[in-house]
Amino acid sequence: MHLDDAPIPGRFRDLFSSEGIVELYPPQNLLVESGAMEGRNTVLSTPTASGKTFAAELLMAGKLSEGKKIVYVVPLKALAYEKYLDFKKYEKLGFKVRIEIGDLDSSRYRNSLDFDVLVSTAEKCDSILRSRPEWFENTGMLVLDEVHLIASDRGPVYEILAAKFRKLFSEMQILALSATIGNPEELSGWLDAELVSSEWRPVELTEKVAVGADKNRKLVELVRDSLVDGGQTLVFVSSRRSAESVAENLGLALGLECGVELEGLGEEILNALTSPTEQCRRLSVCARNGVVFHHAGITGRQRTLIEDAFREGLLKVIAATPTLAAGVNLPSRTVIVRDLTRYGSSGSKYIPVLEYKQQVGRAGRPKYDRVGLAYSIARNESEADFVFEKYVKGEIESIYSVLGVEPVLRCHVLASIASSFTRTGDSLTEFFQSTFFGFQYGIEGFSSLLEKVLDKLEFWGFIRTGMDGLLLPTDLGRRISELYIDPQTAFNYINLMQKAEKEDRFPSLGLLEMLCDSAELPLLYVKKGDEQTLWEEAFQNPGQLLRELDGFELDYGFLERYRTAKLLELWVSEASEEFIYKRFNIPPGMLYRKTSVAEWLAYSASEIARILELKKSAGEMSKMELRLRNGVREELVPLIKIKGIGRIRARRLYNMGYKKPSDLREADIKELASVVGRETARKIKTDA
DNA sequence: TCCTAAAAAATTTAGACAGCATGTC
DNA sequence: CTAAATTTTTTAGGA
Repeated sequence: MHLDDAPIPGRFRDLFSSEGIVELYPPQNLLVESGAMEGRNTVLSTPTASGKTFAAELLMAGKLSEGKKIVYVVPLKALAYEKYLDFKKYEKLGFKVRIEIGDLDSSRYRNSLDFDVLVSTAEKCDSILRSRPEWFENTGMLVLDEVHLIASDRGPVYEILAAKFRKLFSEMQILALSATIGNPEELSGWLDAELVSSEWRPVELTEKVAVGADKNRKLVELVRDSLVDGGQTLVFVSSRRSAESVAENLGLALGLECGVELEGLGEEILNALTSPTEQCRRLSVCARNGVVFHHAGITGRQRTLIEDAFREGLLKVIAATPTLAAGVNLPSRTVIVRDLTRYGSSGSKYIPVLEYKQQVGRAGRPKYDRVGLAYSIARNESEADFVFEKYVKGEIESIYSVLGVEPVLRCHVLASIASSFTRTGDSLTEFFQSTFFGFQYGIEGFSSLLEKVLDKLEFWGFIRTGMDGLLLPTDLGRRISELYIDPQTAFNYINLMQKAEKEDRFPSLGLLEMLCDSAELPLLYVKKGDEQTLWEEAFQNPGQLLRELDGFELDYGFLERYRTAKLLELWVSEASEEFIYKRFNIPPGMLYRKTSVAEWLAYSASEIARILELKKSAGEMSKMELRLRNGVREELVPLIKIKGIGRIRARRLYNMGYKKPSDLREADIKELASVVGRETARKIKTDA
């Protein structure tokens, strides 16, 4: 169908056509001709990069012109940002486009959220729904992007979101966008939706299985061939270490020319941190060779630099972990999937076909390539046959809900009661019946788990049973739900903070170890040889911890928490990224992730303490929050609060004798300027 | 006794959401 | 169908 014939309002047609769109893709045609246009719920199931977003936009146009709002939910912050920038074009037509994600929000007015199009992560959207459901009034359509993720650990929130929206706003149309999956009709059955599916791709894809006894030698061969005529290649591997070694080996083997631009890129990558780590140096060397690695351990800045340089054609090859397959849009003429297995909870296993298809789906750049090439590598002919059968011809997995387990349930049960969404056991049951889990499994055998969760929440003092048997939240329970932390985590924190308050002891390491006692913060691995040393260390310094080391505390979990706490302590003792990388083998990107989770948990702990009137704990935890955010010792906390002063400047000023804001106020501006520059010195003086 | 090579044991293993209030070097 | 890849430590055996 030509854009001019699309059943959408003219001004949208003009907008789309100004973006260069002429003809609709087949899946978009199918959607436009389906019941979706009449407002039916719809599941659109098509391969990666087949124009799902624009398909959604064709529906969004209709809703927007009726004066209805759109909520567009995505699984990743990076994706939210990508869509947000894309949707900004609607501002030309006078619509308000907003983004709501955890660490950035465009709606500074907390008493309202004024939008026509809202892009949000699922968790943030759920969070808003918990506290301010009325902000979603007059929403005409909910778009759930990448809905196949319902089968992942992040999946339950998607189900909950869909179920809540349907219950609260029955007139809201749901459009679920999914990759190709085995059981799309189950998804559409759950949502009372029409199913629109297509196998069409904008660029033809050729999938091959290469055979080579030595996988890495074969890889070099394949990559070398793939680069002729300005080709670019993505190589997917299963571990960060592999990504790094593949990038380094390919860099040497290919011997690409290093021009001025690559020099510059290498320089920028090297200087992404105040002082570079070993990893930064290696990545920088790789960049000069035109072949880099990409995984969660590199910094956000380095990630952006790499992605942009690849888009510009500057970098020829990226060796990446699955980050890149699920993340931002970064197509390449060739994709090589080197590893089809990955370590999981039960050893190394074959990755799902769904995941392989996502990686391979990155092959072929629309407008540039006539055909995308994808290779996987097998060691011998028989393995090649197997790989071809399983992955290339492969039947894609069906997806199943993972909502029905206690840790997931207790969070959502509390949320449901805390926001007065359900007030009785029956309505709670009814609600969970309406989730994808309820659709797939029914709720027999589920009610006993629900009972158990309710008992626990009541025992912990987060909910209570009122007159008439109504389920009511306590103030504490309501706040825990708003903070978006696991009730179990809150309970753990409460116990230890009460103990700390009673003993009037708040050692830093103990506070950090407490923060680690949560499912939210992934713990470090403790190697066998270190167990003994760690135990002894912990026992010899009982005063550094809040918890007693006796009885049931003697578990493996403690050592993991202890080691993770020590990592965090190093950070809040102003250790450099390089030092931490060497000592713990934690790269900067991972360190940042851990400290920001810890920061959020510290804030949550301080809020909980405040409600329970554990005044000192509240103060200590909020001090810890600041220290975690900035990576500073306690003595720098007063300075760090001042605008324009970070980790480095605070330390410098402190060492010069400026220990509190008043010192700065009285300071000689010339002397300040020698540390932080003239302009900043002036600002600091006024703000202090 | 020392050195080297082979064998055994140990180590490691993807990713990334949530609060709040404003600004890093 | 499925724990693999790599590094570190220990041991055996020869010089």
